[in-house]
Amino acid sequence: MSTIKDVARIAGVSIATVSRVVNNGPKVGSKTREKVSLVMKELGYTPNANARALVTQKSTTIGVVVPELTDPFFASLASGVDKIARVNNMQLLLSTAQQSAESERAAINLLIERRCQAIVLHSKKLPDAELIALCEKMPGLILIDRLIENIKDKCVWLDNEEGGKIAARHLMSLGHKEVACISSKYQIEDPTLRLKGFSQEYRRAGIEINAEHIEYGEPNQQGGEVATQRLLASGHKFSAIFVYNDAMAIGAISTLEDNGYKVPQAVSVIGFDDVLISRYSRPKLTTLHYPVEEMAQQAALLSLNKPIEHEKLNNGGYKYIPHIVKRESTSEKS
Amino acid sequence: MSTIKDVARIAGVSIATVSRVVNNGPKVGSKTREKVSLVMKELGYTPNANARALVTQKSTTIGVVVPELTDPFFASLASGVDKIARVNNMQLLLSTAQQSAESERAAINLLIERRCQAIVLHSKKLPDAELIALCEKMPGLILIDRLIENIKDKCVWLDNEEGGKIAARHLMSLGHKEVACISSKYQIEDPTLRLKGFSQEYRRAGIEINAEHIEYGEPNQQGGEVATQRLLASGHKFSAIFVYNDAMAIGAISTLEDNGYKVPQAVSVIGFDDVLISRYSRPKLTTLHYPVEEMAQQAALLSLNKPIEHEKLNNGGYKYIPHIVKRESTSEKS
DNA sequence: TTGAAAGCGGTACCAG
DNA sequence: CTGGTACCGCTTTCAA
Repeated sequence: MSTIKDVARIAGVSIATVSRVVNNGPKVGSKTREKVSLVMKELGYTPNANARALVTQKSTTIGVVVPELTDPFFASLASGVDKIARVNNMQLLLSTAQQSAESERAAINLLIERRCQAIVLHSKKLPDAELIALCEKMPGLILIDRLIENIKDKCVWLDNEEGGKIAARHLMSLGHKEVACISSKYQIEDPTLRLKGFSQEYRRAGIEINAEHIEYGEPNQQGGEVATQRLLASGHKFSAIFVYNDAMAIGAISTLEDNGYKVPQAVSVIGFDDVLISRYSRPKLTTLHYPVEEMAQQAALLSLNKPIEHEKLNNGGYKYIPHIVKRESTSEKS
Repeated sequence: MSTIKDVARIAGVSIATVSRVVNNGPKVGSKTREKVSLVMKELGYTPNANARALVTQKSTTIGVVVPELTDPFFASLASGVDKIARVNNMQLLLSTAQQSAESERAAINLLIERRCQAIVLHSKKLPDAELIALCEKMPGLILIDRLIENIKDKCVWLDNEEGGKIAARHLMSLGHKEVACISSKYQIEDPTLRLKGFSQEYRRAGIEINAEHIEYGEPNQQGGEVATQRLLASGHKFSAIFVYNDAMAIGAISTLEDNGYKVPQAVSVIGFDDVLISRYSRPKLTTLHYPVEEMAQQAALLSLNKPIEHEKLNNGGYKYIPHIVKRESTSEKS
């Protein structure tokens, strides 16, 4: 791999001049420029980005930490960051973190070693305090999908509680008074908040959602199937189910239909996230759209210190509200 | 961000010593080591990977070029490479390329600038000759999902033709003699080969698949729907459809059922790729499993020059054969 | 318009 | 066991 020196030597100029040509420097004679360009072509010269980063003290990569690429949710997240990266002539440096604090720490560290200025971090395991300290140290660090009050303006997050409320309003508007819920057995923030918003809204209408109306399971299709079986077995009546996420919702539909309950005629089902599969399922899933890609873009922009103008902070943080996508799995209570 | 010099100064040692401590160098006094370690902690020192890469002339990143992260197929591909990267203490540097030769070229170039030794490249647009030249220049470049005879041993690819044959055999074994096909309107290699293998196998059984049995469309769900409508309108009889990919297959099923054809009772449908949605659809899709992630891992290993031992070259290239996943969308002809 | 030279943050060889 | 030092490839003054 030829270096700037090779080019300089062969072109009979100094490396300073070559550097100017490479960077479209201002003062270079047109003849010199041509000669140097020619030599660069002939040698197949490609500037060394590492050396550049070292001397300029700035990296042209933007780092992303996610748990898993195969999960379409995180793929969208990474993709959103990538789009912003491209536009700004940067590249994605990806660090996958297992679901542990230690692993998340390691992933971030790799990014710091590479001197990434901009980092979009999806962390569910690291404690608030550590994240706060990190943000202080790295001004280009942005948290996505998590809200920490002390560093609100570094956070891009979804209002899960409001999502639950929206789901509740939708079902109520369709006349559903007897509802059941399926949630994730992992009591992290998201499922709790979604459920909380949902219950609150029903309570406002005088309908109480008790523990017996809620079943928990693994947050995947199978978990949805199992939870639905238990719901069915419990003997409680319901004409609609609010499900934690789309995968579980699809599992729920599957079990309902296998047991002779038509969706949405007999039971309406509403999911959450609006991942790809919700459009492919039959019936197509009514769900709450989680604008991950948009949020990831905003996060990337923030990390580059170029937030979208019209996306003003509301209340100090970058809050996003899910919107409902009405498809085929919910309908008026018959 | 503190540097090795800061650490050296504060610890009262030379930078050489600090370097040794950082790299667990062999000859360092335990007291010195402790003192240096302490200072590193206090300063929050993180070695600069760019500087390291510069002097050692080796990068700890492995580059990947894919068109799109949101496509689950490419997400799996990237994920496979990532897994190998992790195991080898490396990171993923992602370069997304639009569907054009120019864009692919640019993506590769960014990776070369970063001096990635190992690169896994998914390229459909660059001409063979250019890729061959590139491989010569970069020993760590591996092509995935593409076969070029001259550089067979740099290629990790799927035998699409064989996949078509396997699909044909499956349908024949179920007694389907009147079949239709849905293919991609983009006549790149893959769809052509899949169709070729499929037709060949049927021809061996004395059944000819003519142009009138084939409809083309965009390689997505909607494309599948449209193609199926045309198939239905054409008036040709068929009890099974071989579809280019899963997304189209799901579209096909949707249209079939909307028109009163039960799947698989009235019409069997077989897809290709075995992406996530095929497990979530109803009925669950019978399809050909495309082991992308496994292939990506092999490609990554190859680029690191550590191919899996038992995965010997067969016939000079790393060929993979899809296997059939029998789920619910195909059944015996009634 | 061009060149010389001082680093950027490390590594590794050579002395001591 | 530790320190001095010559680079790695490039950018960026400062002079010429």
